[in-house]
Amino acid sequence: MIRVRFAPSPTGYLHIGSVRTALFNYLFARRQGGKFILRIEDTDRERSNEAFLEEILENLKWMGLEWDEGPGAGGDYGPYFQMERLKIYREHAQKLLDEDKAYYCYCTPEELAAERELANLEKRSPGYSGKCMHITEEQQAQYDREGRDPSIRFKVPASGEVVIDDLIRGKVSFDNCLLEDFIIMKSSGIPVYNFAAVIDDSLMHISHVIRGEEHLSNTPRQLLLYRALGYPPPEFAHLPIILDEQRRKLSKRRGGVDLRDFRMDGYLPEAIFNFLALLGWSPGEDLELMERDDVIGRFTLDAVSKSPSVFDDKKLEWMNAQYMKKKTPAEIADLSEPFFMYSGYEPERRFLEELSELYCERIKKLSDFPVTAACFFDEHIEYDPDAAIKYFKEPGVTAKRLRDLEDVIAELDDYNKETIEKAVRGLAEKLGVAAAKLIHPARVALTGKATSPGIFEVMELMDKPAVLSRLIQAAEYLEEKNKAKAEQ
RNA sequence: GGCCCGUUGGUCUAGGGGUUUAGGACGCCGCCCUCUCAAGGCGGAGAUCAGGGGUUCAAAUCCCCUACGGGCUACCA
Repeated sequence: MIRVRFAPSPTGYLHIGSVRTALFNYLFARRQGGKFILRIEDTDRERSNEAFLEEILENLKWMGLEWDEGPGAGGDYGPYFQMERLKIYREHAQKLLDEDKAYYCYCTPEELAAERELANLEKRSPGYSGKCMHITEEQQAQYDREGRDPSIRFKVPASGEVVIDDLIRGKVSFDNCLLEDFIIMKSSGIPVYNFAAVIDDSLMHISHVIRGEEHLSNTPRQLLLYRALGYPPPEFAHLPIILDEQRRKLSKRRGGVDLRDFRMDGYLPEAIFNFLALLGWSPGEDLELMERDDVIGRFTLDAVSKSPSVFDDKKLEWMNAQYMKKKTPAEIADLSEPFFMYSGYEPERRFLEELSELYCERIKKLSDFPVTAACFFDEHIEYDPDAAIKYFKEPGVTAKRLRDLEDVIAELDDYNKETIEKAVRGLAEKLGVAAAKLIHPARVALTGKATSPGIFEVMELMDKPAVLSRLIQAAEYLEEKNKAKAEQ
């Protein structure tokens, strides 16, 4: 039975790199007909908190990465919160202590830090000296009397090596002598990551540990622990990490790095799903746009690349636009409503749907929508400087044309895009100018911008009174400008 | 510092000894469409396959070295 897990710690928002790790675990489980397990590693008491937990669960669901076992899903191998498993870790630690595979360490963090610093200064490697390994009983009693809580360290075998046969990277070996006796239980009685993960993965019968490459160097420690505990180790697969455009580990870019940032930016989960699947994995057939089931059907670990990949926002945007185009106006309306609300607009449902129809092909992400369609909501139109330079450059003539346009439109009884177009083109002919001479200034007058959806559709949806008032507004603005120009 | 991992156009990648004048996608540029923009269609520029040594009749593909990038080296995960 294939069993994989995603094990986030609730110490922050769900990072996009974590989402990719979760995704690959999910894809592998679904492809292999296995189980996808969610385990919460909440042993960092200082940084963990409930709000982050909720946020992580909610975001995983939003991505459609439903877990088969874990918080809210039950399962036979719980509890799925590490803080509820302390007894288990303590028993395992005791076992190692009894078998002389671990020992108490009474060094304080301060002492250890000082030692490390000294080692650094003397350019020695900063490993633990092992001085508590042979502590005398009376010394121990003394420390106990002082009320010093010991941590527990694992006794790393002095010689030998650990070989990992990574599913993505192949054989990787580490020499034991490079490893220090690392702590497995903190003095607080809470296990450290390497220890807890090994025990949980064993007890939860995890068959494949698929995680970020940053854990590769931790794996020898864990393998030693499996050995000491007598548990068979799982298979390992270390995923390449995701870099930002500076080729650094994805960190505080301007758009953010947490899933919530992308979500608030208006990216669709299916686009992120597709994009992330292609980050470090390839179906091998020049396929780009892939439905969820298609990705699942083709996913294999050996097609995962070894080299880190740079997160390309532009490609994500493009992919998002592709998925947006597949949506119906009704769907876009549903999805974009919160974004309008956030911008302070309260469009009526019907109207929003019509607006979606007009804009769905030209917005890349939902947060663009209220911004580009602002002219439908704001009474006062701000003219984009570039647009004004381009189409308002002859204020006198342009004002006149807009007045003419206003007249023609005001006379329209049957008001729809066909009649509007006919009227506008008719006026152009009458004036002996290209229709564009009316259309462009009108666009700036109505939207404030040099670009918009088809102008006749815009006019139709904006409705007659608003169109007229905007034409007047622009005409007045231009007349004012013309006067100022004449006075110069 | 030590130990690990990686290196194909700006980016994601295909390709795993001869089929490659290195394929696709994003981005970029141009043309078409057109009331603008986007979308769409068509076309183009862009890679001495990190560098250097080998192995081989033949290397992007196998081996070694170097450089560069990244990760780990916590009583974080």
